[in-house]
Amino acid sequence: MKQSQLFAPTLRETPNDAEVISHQLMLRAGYIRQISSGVYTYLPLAFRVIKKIEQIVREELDAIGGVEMLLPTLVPADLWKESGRFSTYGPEMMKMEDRNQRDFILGPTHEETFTKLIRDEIRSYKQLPLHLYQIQTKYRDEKRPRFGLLRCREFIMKDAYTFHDSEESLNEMYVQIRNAYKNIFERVGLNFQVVTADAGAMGGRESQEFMALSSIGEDTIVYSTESDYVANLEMATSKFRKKTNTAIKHDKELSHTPDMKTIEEVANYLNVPTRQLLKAVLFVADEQTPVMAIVRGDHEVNEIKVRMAVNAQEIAPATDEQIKELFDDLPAGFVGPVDVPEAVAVVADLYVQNMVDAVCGANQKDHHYINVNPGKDFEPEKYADIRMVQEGDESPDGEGVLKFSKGIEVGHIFKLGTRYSESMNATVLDKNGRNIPIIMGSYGIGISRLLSSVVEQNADDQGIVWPTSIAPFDIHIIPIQLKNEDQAQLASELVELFEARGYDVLLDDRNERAGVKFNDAELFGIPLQITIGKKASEGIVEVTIRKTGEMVETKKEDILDTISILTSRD
RNA sequence: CGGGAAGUAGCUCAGUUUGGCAGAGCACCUGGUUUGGGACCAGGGGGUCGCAGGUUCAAUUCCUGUCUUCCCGACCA
Repeated sequence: MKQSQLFAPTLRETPNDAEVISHQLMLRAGYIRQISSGVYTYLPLAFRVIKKIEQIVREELDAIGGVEMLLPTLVPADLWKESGRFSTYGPEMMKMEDRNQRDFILGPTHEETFTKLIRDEIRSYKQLPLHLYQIQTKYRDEKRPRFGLLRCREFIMKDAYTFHDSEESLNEMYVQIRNAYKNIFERVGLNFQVVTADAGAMGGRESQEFMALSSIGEDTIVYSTESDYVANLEMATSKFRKKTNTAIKHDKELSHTPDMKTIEEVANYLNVPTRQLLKAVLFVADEQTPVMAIVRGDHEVNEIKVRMAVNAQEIAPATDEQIKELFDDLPAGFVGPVDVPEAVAVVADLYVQNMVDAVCGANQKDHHYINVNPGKDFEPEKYADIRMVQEGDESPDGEGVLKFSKGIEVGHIFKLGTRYSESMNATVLDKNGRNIPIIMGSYGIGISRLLSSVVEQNADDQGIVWPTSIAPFDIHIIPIQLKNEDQAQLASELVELFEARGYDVLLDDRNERAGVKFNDAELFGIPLQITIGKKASEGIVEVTIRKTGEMVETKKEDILDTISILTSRD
């Protein structure tokens, strides 16, 4: 392809709207342009990379029996009302009306649409299992789009759905897909981790996320220094060691703590460490049951774990009004587990068991209790792991300690179970002729997010540095002086030679100065540059490796060998 | 949704304090000279100063409202 025909407007300066490297470079190198907040045009270079990523995805999924198809982006809202997600998914949905005032949404994901299709078309367990996937533009009206392609309102996603008549079948497929995902992310050259994740939000059971390691990631990955334990922060646990408390427990006393609402204020006022306090946080589970979560003062409550501990579908922090209602106008800050109202379920973290003579809110304005002891002064309905792990905690397998790093979620796989098939009545007849709900899985890869994650991990001061597997072109041919006949001749010879061998070749046929061409080439990030200069008359060119900057001179007769040696080394 | 910042040429940004002809560099067009790391000379084109209203003889500049974009947080996955 001739560069004069490629639409790749490069920018000398960094546009002021771009903060992170991948965003800056994709703008500067002429890969993308913004059209609105969180909405981008993919220019030819980006589109070529996307097609290469998609090709890898297709190869890996087809290899395990996945079948590609395409669903509409436009989805009638009624389907989402059936599953119940129309109300729970909330303002993230792009909503619209047609001319007859019928409600539609632009699909943020397609569990409903697939479930309806399968419900209507599949009758017998004999037609299962099925693994269907699509690569499609999705819409989520993010509150805050950010970081270029990393968090967009319109983005490209590969979503797959599987349908089964048994858990075994689902489990088998889940493992196959997980392996396919690993292959995909390895092939595109991503540095990633597979972590245990929360499946609850999608209404399922087991779930794992594929995280691109990156300092700009919005998710926290927890890993062990010694073992291979890795988890999403939401799901991470640590080793809890219960102490046998021999310390003398004192009787609880009421203490006056005027206006002391926060953990720090109370700890300072009473001159005790924060770890001596009981932190009480109120939630409402499934919009009805109040839940008091108790953790040690220096710990944080993990909302997801609370939700799992009380077996709720969803959970939300209690509002100030709800707290006042339950606790008789008590200002937040003085609630505690002693003598809680009947309606409130109390769940305490495991570490609370180890506490002696703790301090907690007295459920009276301006008062805390001191010398409170679990088991003596209060008894939670349940002890469970409901706290956020902290760096330095012992790994749950007892090997090493936990550390944190940041990651970008580029893939997510869920065992959905019957969450959608039950609410939408998708059943098949089993061997005994009885209706059973179809068991489902769903699996996603953020294609456009993957593109920017790879750039985030593969760039230097000069520009992008593509892994060879998804580079927009394999070889960038740069004649310094196209007017020079030797150079022009040699350039077109090489283009033909490489294209005949199946390489994607970009020829910089522009009448630009060498510096401009080199700078653009470095921005583009094509793995190999072939510079044709003065020695063209002798049939000698330079091959430069974008990644290392290494340059070798080679005769045109040897160029194929040189290139295959250089590429195989990668 | 809370906090912060910014909207002036395609891009980066001055000018606004103290109201008085709309600016620079890069980019673009024409001609010429150049040609191995973002050339040079000469000439030229390009603006609803985000939008609306107000104050004023006069508003890019002051006031009010509003829209958009970015950042931090919350939220979401």
